[in-house]
Amino acid sequence: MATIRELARLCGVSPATVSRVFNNPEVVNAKTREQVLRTARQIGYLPNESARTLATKKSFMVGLVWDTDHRRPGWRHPFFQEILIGLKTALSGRGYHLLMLATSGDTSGERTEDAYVRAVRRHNLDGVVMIDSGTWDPSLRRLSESGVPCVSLDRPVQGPRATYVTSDNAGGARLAVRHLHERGRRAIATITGPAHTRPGAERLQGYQDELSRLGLPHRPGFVIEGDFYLSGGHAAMRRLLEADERPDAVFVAGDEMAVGALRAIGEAGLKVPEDIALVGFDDIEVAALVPPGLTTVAQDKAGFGTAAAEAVVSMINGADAPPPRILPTTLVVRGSSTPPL
Amino acid sequence: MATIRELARLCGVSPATVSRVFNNPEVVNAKTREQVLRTARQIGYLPNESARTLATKKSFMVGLVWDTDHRRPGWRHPFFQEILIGLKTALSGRGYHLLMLATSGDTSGERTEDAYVRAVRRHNLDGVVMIDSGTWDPSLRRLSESGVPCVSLDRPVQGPRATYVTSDNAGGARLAVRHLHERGRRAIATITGPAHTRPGAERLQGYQDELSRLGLPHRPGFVIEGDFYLSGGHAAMRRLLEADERPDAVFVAGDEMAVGALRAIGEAGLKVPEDIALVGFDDIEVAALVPPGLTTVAQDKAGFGTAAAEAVVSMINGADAPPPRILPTTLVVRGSSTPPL
DNA sequence: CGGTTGCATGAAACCGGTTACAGCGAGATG
DNA sequence: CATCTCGCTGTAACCGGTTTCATGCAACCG
Repeated sequence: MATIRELARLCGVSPATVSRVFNNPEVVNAKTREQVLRTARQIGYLPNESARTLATKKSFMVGLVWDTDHRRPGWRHPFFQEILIGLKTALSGRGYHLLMLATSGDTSGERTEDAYVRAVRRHNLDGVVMIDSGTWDPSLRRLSESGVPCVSLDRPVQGPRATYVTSDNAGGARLAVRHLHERGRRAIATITGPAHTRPGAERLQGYQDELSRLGLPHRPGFVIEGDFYLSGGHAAMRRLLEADERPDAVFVAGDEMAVGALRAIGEAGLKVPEDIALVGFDDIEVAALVPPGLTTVAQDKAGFGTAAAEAVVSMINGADAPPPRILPTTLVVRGSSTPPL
Repeated sequence: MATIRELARLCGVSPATVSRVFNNPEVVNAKTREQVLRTARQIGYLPNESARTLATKKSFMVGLVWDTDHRRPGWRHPFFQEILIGLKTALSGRGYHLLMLATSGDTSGERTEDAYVRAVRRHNLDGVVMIDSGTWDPSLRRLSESGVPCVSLDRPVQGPRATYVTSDNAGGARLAVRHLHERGRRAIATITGPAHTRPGAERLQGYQDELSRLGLPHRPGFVIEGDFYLSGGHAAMRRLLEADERPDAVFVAGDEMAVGALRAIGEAGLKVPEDIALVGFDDIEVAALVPPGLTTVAQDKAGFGTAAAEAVVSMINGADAPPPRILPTTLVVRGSSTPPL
């Protein structure tokens, strides 16, 4: 395996010069530079990143914190794949690699508490991106407060060099309610996400705001808390159907719950959209596939990854933590909310 | 940032001894060992992995080769998320991290050919796992032949330390056909994957084998090649429906195609399973969600990740390349194949 | 009691880069 | 002509670990 000294010897120059050819090409004489590059290609020289990291304390690696513990709810984040692709593409375009960090559950023995912080320090990671796992253990807080550039998805973070990326949840919810109103619906209920989650709370807020703006009444029985999962949506819908007053439309704060709701409506012998119109949130793959097609508020999944990459790289380059990035949401109209009525 | 020399000084021992405490605890005197460990905890000493990698040439990192180039079809492998979770969990349980490698498309300039091989050498990666991207460019071949432990998913590889993991595609296809036969179907067609892909070819083979075993006729018009995607399944199903002889059951070699087929059947005014029974392959999330529920041959997605991790780690530890691992498939019966008939 | 054995440790080289600093020759300047 | 400047390059220390080899020391043995 060719080393820098070997290459230097072959070219009759010092290792320092070779190093400069790769890191500071402009300071070295054009002729020597060309010769070094040519010889490097010939002998297949590749700089050793470990040595480079050791010397510079820059690893050009960003850690991904993503809790895949099966006992916790977060591991199957619905967009994970798309976010990941966006993230990886944007990062590698900027010269950074993505290292998937072991989760707290994995490290055996001793206090697993600061597993992330330790991984970051051990590997000289330049920054960290964390995907909201639904649970927010203290070690994540310590991570964001430890000073490494840190971007969180869907969850506000504090820390000297920390920021977050999220969707315009409230705005999306307002879009959904307005759309249902335009379609002639007036008794609009909602199935929310868990109140303690940020997206859950914000989407509920947007729903309520838009109801007020439209002059529609707020009925307490029309707000049911779900859990973002299929079964929760199913159960919540059943509760809505059992109540005295039946809504003619429901804004469901997550597509997976919406599919559950769809099923509950079918089981009750009712039809979508004739009896009840439905609008979901997220635009996961299934939304387009399940009959009659789920109208939904789409999140910009690839945008999450890109925005996170941008933010973390800018902080790595010394910039201050940028303000939180709120990605716009868009309404995708499908069968579950189309006329009649 | 505490270094090994600092810790050594504090304990009144040499750096060598400290190093031994962490790597070879048994050779060092119990009393000094305890003292070193205690002091290490106090000052928060963490060994620097870059330095360690530089010295030992072991990085405890495994590269993941996964082409996310959007111009290529492979980037949205349906199980990616589940495979990844299995892989990451199994790897970190064995002390390895997972590094997502930049794809050929990302590296700018010069010959991007050997981007992977170079990344492996630069970062001293101990091994590599590659997810079949549908395209098999020569650089992957060079990678597997370069001698690093290498595990491929769904695609046979050659190389001194290379092996692969795949599902029992033929067996799964036989299960599907047998099931349809048991349900009373006799005119069983198939929509295949692309013939040049391994799973595509194997599933077709299984279909044909089982047809023969059951004494059912092979009708050429009953075999339509699809592309593993929704639109391909839709188009293929339409061709089947337009033909003179209509099948009463179809084995569709991929769930996504099956959903497309389902839709085509609906558009033709026919019903599943009354007019045509359907069995898919994969068991993706949608299969359970789309009415009437898609009977399908399930692959062991988490098993892929675990098996890949096991194989790559065993080779890293010096073992010979293990034989290819064929994961069993199981039939999941849902509405699309239930009686009547 | 001299010699062997074995355990625990230290000294120093090494892994493969980066970089502060110094030096050198050529051309410009007073 | 002496001096200054500037562009280019080399020397050597350093990053933070690991590992070979040598050694001090105590116990053990004949």
